[in-house]
Amino acid sequence: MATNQGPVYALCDVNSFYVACERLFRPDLRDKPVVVLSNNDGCAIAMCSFSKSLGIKIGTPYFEIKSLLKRHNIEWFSSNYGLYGDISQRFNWVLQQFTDKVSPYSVDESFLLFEGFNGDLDEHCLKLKNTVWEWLSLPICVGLGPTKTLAKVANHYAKKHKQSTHGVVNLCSTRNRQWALENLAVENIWGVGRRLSRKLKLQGIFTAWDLHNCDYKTLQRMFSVNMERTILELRGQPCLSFNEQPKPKQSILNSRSFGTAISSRSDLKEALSYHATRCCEKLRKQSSLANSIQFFLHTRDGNHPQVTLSLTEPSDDTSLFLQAIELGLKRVYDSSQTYKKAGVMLLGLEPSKGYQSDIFDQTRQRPELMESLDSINAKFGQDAIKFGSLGFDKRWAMRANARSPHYTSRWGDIVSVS
DNA sequence: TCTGGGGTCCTAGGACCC
DNA sequence: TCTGGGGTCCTAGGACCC
Repeated sequence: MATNQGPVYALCDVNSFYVACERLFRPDLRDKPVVVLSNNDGCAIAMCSFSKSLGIKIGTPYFEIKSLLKRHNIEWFSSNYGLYGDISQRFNWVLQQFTDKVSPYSVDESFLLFEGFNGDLDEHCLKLKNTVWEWLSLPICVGLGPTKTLAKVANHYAKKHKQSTHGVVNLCSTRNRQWALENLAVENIWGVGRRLSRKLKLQGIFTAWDLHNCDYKTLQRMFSVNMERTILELRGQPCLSFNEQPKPKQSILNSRSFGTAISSRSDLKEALSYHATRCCEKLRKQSSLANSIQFFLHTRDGNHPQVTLSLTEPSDDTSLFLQAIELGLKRVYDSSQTYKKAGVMLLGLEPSKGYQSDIFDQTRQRPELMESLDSINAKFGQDAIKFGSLGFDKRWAMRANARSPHYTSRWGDIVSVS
């Protein structure tokens, strides 16, 4: 039995998370191949191992795999982010039963922190893994290490050798670490993407072990402080902090490609108003105000006109942002263009608590109105009440031809057992 | 013909000031 | 008419992540 010195990070991630979510309420799919498509049913973003073995990768366009899906009788789904978000919360709740230090990193993975853990940590994590399976039917892998980057490396091996490792790999002892790093290509290190790995290879750095042995000061000058941190983390020296409380977002974005390209100004206004409405909801949910709004359009011929407008004072009132859009659209709208995509971003965020508004301008702050709007929509569904500029047509709405039911968030979609 | 969306952080370069 | 350099702030763009 090993007593661990120093803090240990564990990375728990769900294998093919979206596929696992789709299978959750469809036990008949447990052993059937499944693929999940991106927004607009544009490309594959999650797939089971069988589909992977056929050569379907993340980002493969739907039209390229359409016949393959049919031929192999693969079930495919449009993405259902409402469902995935909900299952993600349940996943984190289970993790919290095993340590009080849980830091969600993305929808399908979370870091855990163990400090002064007494006992067999590997055994503890194996139990965690089995519990997530028993309670939620989610298959997960766990990687342990003295830094987040090494926990990521460990997780990589846990996933790669699920059978022999039982899905749990620990790189806390230096014994296995050299082997693990020697056999990990530099592009598979967390924080080293395609561009950086190409540059590193030009320097003769091919594996994680090569990078581990580099002079970090030299690499810091050649690349950036991030590279320096990665090297130190690979050596077991923590540089990345553990954030228990997710920080409020510094910017909020909502954007979509259109299901079909549009060119009318009223359609564009509707789409932008829709995105601004969603942004403002997120803004109020994290109790922030924004002082400016930016929106962008993508035209069919590859231009990206964009406008940024500032408010006279920070606000979370949807109507002010809708007015700004109306104003900005006048500037950039070109009736001869065809548009493929639109998006809205809120910038200059600050906490709404404690904000002192201009005493001469209080008519523009209507928190009660926004609160009522949010609570009515929470009860009766998105856009039960909305501003007129959102319109009714949604000619621009995205494609989602095979979305699964909202099993966990819509009364009408709850599974019934007969 | 048809290829997603939402974030973060870092750096370089320009504007401005003293 | 000639002439310096350092600091700060902002923005755009690049790179990364899932």
